[in-house]
Amino acid sequence: MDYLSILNPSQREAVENIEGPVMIVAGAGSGKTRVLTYRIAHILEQGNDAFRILSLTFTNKAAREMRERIHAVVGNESRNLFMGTFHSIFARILRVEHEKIGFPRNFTIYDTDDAKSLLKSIVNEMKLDDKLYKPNVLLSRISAAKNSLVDANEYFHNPENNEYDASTGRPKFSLIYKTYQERCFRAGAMDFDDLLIKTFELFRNHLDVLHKYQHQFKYIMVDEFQDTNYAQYSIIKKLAAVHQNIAVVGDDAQSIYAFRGANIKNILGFQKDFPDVKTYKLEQNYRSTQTIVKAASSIITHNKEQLKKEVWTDNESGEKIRVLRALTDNEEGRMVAQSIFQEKMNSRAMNKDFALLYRTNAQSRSLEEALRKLNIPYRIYGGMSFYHRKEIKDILGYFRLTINYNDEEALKRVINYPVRGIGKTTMERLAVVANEHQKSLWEVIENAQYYGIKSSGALEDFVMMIKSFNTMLNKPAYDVAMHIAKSTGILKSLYEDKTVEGIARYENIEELLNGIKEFSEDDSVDDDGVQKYGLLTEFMQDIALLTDADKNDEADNDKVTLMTIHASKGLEFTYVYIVGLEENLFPSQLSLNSRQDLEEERRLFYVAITRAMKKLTLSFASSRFKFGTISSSEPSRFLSELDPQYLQMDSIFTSKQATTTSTAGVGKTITGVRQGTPLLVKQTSAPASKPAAKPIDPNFVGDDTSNLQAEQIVEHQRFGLGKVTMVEGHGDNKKAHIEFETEGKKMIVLRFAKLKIKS
DNA sequence: TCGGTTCCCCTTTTT
DNA sequence: GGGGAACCGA
Repeated sequence: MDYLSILNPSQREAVENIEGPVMIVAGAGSGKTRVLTYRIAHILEQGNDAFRILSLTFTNKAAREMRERIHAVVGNESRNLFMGTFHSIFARILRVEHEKIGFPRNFTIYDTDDAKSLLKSIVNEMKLDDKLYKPNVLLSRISAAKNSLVDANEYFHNPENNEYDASTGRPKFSLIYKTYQERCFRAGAMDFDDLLIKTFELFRNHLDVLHKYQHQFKYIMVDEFQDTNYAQYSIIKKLAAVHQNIAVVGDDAQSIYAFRGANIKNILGFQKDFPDVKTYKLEQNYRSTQTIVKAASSIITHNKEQLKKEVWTDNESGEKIRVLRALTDNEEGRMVAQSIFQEKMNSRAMNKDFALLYRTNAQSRSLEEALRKLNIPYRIYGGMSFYHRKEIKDILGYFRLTINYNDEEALKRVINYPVRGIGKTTMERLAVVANEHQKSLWEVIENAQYYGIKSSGALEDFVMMIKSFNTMLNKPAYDVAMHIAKSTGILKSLYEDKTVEGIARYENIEELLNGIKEFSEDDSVDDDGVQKYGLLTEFMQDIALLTDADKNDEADNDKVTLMTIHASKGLEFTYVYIVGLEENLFPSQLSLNSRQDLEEERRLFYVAITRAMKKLTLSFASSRFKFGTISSSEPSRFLSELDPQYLQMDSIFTSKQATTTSTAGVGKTITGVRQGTPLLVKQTSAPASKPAAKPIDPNFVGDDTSNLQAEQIVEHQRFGLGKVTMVEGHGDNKKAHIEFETEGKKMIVLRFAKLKIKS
């Protein structure tokens, strides 16, 4: 097959050597995904079945992308691959083998909020000081223990751990850890880390199960190996022990998850555990200009801990890296937005060629505002995830409880929402009884009389209601979801809330229900290759491990990307802006205490730089809003660590000068864009000096939309002007697909939406 | 028990 | 500048 001919010699070797342990050290932009793709294709080519290949990635996005690329090469056989994130693949195995570990098949996956809320309950019930025992602190220590495969019992009986906790003023920590695990077990729930540690225990304690998977997975591949933690590594080591056909791909220079337990030592460990490992280095960068590649190298040499590697490129030298200086974060946003606008004019670039990368999610606000003012469409990844919004979590809480009665966090969330007179005191009483008898809250409520709780009609009604939902679970997901949304009164109460937030919440619920509808109707095969029947149970399992970044993309994808640098790993963009290059922000204040942490920040900067293909722009502001007040900031040390020969400093101009400079061969540079830039500013947008109040008109009246047709122009009070692309459905279910100028494509249910017809 | 108000803490980064 | 918890009055 001719794919071998398009690979360079080291890529080709990495693809062809499929037997035995292999380590591929892949520099940024060196064609790593391509190698993995063709390697899998090559294994299939040799007559191996797809279901014997296990390929692990870190994000769902990476898994999906890889599956698509393999599909393009080998066709439908790609569906049978075991390909997904560590968490999703292990969750799947745990559901299959649930009996072995005593969990229900439909166990709940607790997200971080659930875990913290549970910890909070435990601290309260133990009457401990919640200033000392903060959920965040507790959870990260539990997580650290789990990622090192130290379970609650082992932790509890280890005097060193207890001594340490006593010395930090938290002598009860090990008891909390133990209680937390017991409560999760009673609730039939696992947190993210449990998915790893339980899988490890499953394999350790049930050799028959281990053997089954060891033999099934003849070939194993691990992407982003530098980000694996000890638990993950230990599991794949077990799985690979029989066939030894394991290939790990990674780049120590891009290790940015040490805070989550990732350990560069795994790379060294791998060489020790698999002594006859063959190592291949991919050092030629195909992505970026020479300037970008060399600038990135100049940064990473400031790190002491690194493996030897020489990344180089044949590409053109390209433009210098531009550095923008702004007075405030808002001005930084304006400069960046203006620069994108300019670049689009000059280079005929598309919106989707641009990415704005930042250290923390909180930085997106000023950028968003600036982009909106220039009518540049954008898409934010991460941040406040759709599935973390209150109204969504509320209704998902009902779904969860319906599927798993013992899901304590779900129960606590919904038992008094909407209000049904089951208040705090009742719940506290129930919790005491539940703890006394080691039962879940649900079991206590269900058998209230037995536990000597004077029966209250409200509790009985609640139990009856949830049970009735449960009997529906074999019906299509959408039917169940809609029934729950209606009969709990959630839909109605949100519908009646006509505040701006209320409308938004209602629309979010609508969006969720639409998503479920799509899911119900699509009974095909899922991302990780599982046959689906469109049940609510399956839907919930699907979304438990999803993040905002994985949400279905709208049809219109020509948008500027805004995301954290962490989220950008593995991606590439023609034009990249790295904003907020200030001390205490990037590098983060919390990283300044140790060299290890600082080096991780530097690798993060390295990752950010190497996302850029053609042109890189850096920016910083001298003052920035933090916690609601202005604080001043210094330029990041990372700026001075870059070799200056690759930089073009526009920063000598202060914003007041509002100057346009032009250097030979370099596109126009705009600094100090003044507010109210006339270009394409919509008349509806507020003047820059005023905080952008949401332009909602309480007197907004909708027109009769019963005859709405495609191609008509309409106005929505929140989304603004848009063009109808399609109308579907009948009566109450009639929906319009509308392409909004600023908000992109939306599906609007006409019964609810107020639309003015403009043409 | 509930709804409204004040007050406090917050910020890394993700599955 | 915002979300969530604690507090308070009905």
